[in-house]
Amino acid sequence: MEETTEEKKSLNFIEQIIENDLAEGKNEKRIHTRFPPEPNGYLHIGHAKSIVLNFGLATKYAGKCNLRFDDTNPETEDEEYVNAIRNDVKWLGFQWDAEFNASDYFQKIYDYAVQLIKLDKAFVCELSAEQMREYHGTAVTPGKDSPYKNRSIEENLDLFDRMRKGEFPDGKYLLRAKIDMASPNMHFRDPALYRIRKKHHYRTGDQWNVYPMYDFAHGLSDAIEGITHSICTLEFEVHRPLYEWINNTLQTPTRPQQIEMSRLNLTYTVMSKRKLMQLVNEKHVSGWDDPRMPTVSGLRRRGYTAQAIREFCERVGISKRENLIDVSLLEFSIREDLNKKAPRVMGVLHPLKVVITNYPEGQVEELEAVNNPEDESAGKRMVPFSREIYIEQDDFLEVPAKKWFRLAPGAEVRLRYAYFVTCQEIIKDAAGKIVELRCTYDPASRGGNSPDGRKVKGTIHWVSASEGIGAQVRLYDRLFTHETPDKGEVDFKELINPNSLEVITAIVEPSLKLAQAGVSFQFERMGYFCVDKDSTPTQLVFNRTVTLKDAWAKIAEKI
RNA sequence: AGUCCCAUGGUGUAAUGGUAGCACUGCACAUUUUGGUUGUGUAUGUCUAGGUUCGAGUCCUGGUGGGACUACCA
Repeated sequence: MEETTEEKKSLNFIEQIIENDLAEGKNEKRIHTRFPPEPNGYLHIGHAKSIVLNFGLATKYAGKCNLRFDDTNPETEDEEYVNAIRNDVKWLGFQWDAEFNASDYFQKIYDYAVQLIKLDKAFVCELSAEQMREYHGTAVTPGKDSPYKNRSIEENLDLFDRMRKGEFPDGKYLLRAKIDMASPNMHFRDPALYRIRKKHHYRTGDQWNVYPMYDFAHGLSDAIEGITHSICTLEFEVHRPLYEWINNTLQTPTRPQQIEMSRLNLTYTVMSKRKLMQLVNEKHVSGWDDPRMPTVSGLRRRGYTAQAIREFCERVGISKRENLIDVSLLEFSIREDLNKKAPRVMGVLHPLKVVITNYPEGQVEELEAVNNPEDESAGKRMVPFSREIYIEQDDFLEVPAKKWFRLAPGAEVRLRYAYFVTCQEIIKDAAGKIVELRCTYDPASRGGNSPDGRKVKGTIHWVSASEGIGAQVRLYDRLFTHETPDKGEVDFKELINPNSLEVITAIVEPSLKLAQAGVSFQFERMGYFCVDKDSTPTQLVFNRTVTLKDAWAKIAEKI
């Protein structure tokens, strides 16, 4: 810590709290965090931020980080989600020190509830949900005590025991803390601690008829595990006094500190589990792992790397301010990573046939291409060239625009790693659509340079017509047309981008034939693409992860 | 409306009373067999009014703006 030579790196506010605690010798200088998802949905990029923070803090301060499933609500939770969550955390590159479930502590939490009753700090309430609302008061008006608040401790004990045994139907009784119905903090107005719920729990089965509420279970779980810093999002700020009240009143062995930070918001998407669930259930997307989803599994299928997601999470920072992160930062993170790692390859998305009239018919030659200019160790490969090739439709303009240096009538361009070609003739169909180009090539420019020193401004990609292979390519765009689809007055589903997915058939170079699912490539000049799990030995399927930055598109916009 | 939280370029995030910095984005130039990458430059900022201080983005007070809370969800 006393590096005098190194520049002091700035700390986020949570690191500052931790370093202060360490300096004061709090918690025997132990740092123990946890990532506590409820297993009722898939993890999204917002969870990734929390994961990177919690596990990162543990690593940075030589502490520990637990994975804890917050499974106190048997109605919504399921094993399917547990497995997906474990898988996502591991994929992101983290290993938890211990795995727990809130349900591991059901007996302990129950015992704490009994203790609370004995301390005369909790009572069994008989008010209906509707009556509860009435007694609860509002933000401006105080609530009033439940008529059942003064039951004897013995009666409360008996009732709570019978609640547990299943003697009463759901909703009949509720265990509540005795705090203060006039508190300006609504969460202090005799909050619910335990409710009757005769539901099968995916872990504890039918063992329990009562389940603890979040507020009661969370702080106790943290205390039981010896968590020192319990990080959550801003909306739990008003719960903190209750969190502390519970652990202090029950004199738990450790007193974890709850710290709140702002959640991550991303432009052009939604981040709440409820809304993501809706997109899945109503089939607006193909599933939780649809490549348009902001879920960890969706991003992974889209071609995002764990490294890029971690970098992104570091870059967005930690604070208590409401924020809206521009997706371009996410896109920057994946481009940065894939630029270093992804092998280059040529693929034509929207093919236009080109016949090189002075190239010998039937001849095929292999030309050397660099796999990754950013990484010499990636080596080289051979790509076949022949008389008939495909180029990108967008790389030809019959009437060239200003600053256009791709192919045009009479213009000369370089075919990447191949030859200089000059467009001699345009062939159109009856409707006037350009269907083919006739070009001539300069045999002396093999490899892409002319011995006479002649320069061309444009270099375009191509695929040999006879050797190229067809592939399905899924082009993804943002899922919503609005920056903040869930902040406006219209329903967020009305803002779904109807063109968020375009499926095309592209022609790619033959080296891709055996490409494995999950592997990423850069299609030169087009973007990063990864092989989708839907690929079969006879049908390649690619997902476009992200386009390359497109300087020409910007120039074209201005013309 | 009450209580609590927050306020720094277009977007995020630093500066712990002492030169407002970094990243993304935008723009410009250079380099380039990817209009990619890389490099260089540039534009834009402390919500407001007072106060404390030699000195305030930072501390204090008021205002304004935004957010959270009012579930037998988490």
